[in-house]
Amino acid sequence: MSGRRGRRSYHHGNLREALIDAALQLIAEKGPTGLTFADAARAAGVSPAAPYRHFADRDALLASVAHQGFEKFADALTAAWDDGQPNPRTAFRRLGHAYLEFARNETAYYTAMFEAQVPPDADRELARVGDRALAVLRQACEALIAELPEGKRPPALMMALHVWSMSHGIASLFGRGDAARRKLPMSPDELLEAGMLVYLQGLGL
Amino acid sequence: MSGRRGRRSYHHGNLREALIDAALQLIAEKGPTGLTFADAARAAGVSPAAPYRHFADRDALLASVAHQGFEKFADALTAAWDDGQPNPRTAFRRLGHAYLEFARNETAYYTAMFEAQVPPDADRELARVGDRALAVLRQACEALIAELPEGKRPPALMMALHVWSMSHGIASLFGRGDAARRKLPMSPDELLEAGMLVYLQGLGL
DNA sequence: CAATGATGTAAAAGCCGTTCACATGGGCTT
DNA sequence: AAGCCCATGTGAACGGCTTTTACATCATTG
Repeated sequence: MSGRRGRRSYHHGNLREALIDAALQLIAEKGPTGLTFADAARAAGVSPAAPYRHFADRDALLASVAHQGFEKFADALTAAWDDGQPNPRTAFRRLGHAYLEFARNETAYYTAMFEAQVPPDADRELARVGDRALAVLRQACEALIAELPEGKRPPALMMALHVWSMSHGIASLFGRGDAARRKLPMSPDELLEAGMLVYLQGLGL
Repeated sequence: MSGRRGRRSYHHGNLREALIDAALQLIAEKGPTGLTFADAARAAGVSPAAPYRHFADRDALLASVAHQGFEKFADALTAAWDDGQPNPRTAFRRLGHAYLEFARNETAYYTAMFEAQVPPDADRELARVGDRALAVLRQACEALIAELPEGKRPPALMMALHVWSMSHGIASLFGRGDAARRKLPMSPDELLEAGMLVYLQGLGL
């Protein structure tokens, strides 16, 4: 079990990814604070100094996890939106569920992305890949806004930020996989759906 | 400078509070992860082992900070709501601003409360004092709901959770004091106010 | 005034992050 | 095919942090 495939050689061959995987595992088990550079190295079967050949320091590893998380997140949202098929309303609802599902099932990624206080400049591409996720939300909002009469259209970015904020708020406060922070009379999914319904109603949709 | 008032005696006299204050300072400076038991002890002018007379471990200190934060938070929200004076709408808007203001100005408390992943059972009163804050939101929602015709009244708890989620989402994503995570075309306050306006509109208010 | 329990100290063990000099060997040049 | 070079991994070491344990100090109280 220690070192898959027996690590036949002095060089690992794929240490960078192995460390990120190990980090994910450890974050899932013990939270982002519990993530230890030494632990990750151990899980990958290398010495404690080896990770420094791939990451400047512990925070850089966390930033890489966050980076990868944002990519998967953007992919998941893009797939859920599916260009607004078969119609924007249905696709929008799918999008909301996908958001919470990601937060629930990919807790390690999600916490690395939003709650491990990774400085956005830790990875110089972090902000960009983060924007990709926001762009999906924004695109969805634009499609919905298009259904409104011209005089009553809100700014798409603002609407996207509202959607994101409520989604993140719910995910962050109630939507965690295992350690639910608070008992609720409804599921996070239901809460978000109801909230979005009211919000869209308020826009006139 | 080291040890205010010269620490005239072997015993500190007020170490517990001094440690919490030091923790706040350190969290504000270096984030909840940067908070170190040893640092807090140093700031209070005592040995690294002294804190253990007052807190089971480092996490217990963090939990106490969170606890105190929830109390101040609930107080701030209660004051802002001011029993709905002069009218629920005005008071509700004040409430929103107070929420973001707390997140902005009391960043150390806020992060300890919501982003330091303190397990809710770390302090056995934590959940209760957290509920006190929610209760204020709920009360405000009830006052607003009362303005609606009987057939169109949503559950107050659900509405409170929506309000909380959007507020927390905005505070968490954009509303930090110094290290703003993302550039916005509008202030967090404006974003929340606009979001709440749309939401209330959706409810029929 | 002396005992006692609460509070603080000193020292030590163990872990972690990080650095540095050194080892290894995969891949490119010739 | 031989040999060199550099990316990658190792081992040892330093300092800092957490936590425990035995001991020191002192405020209270009977």
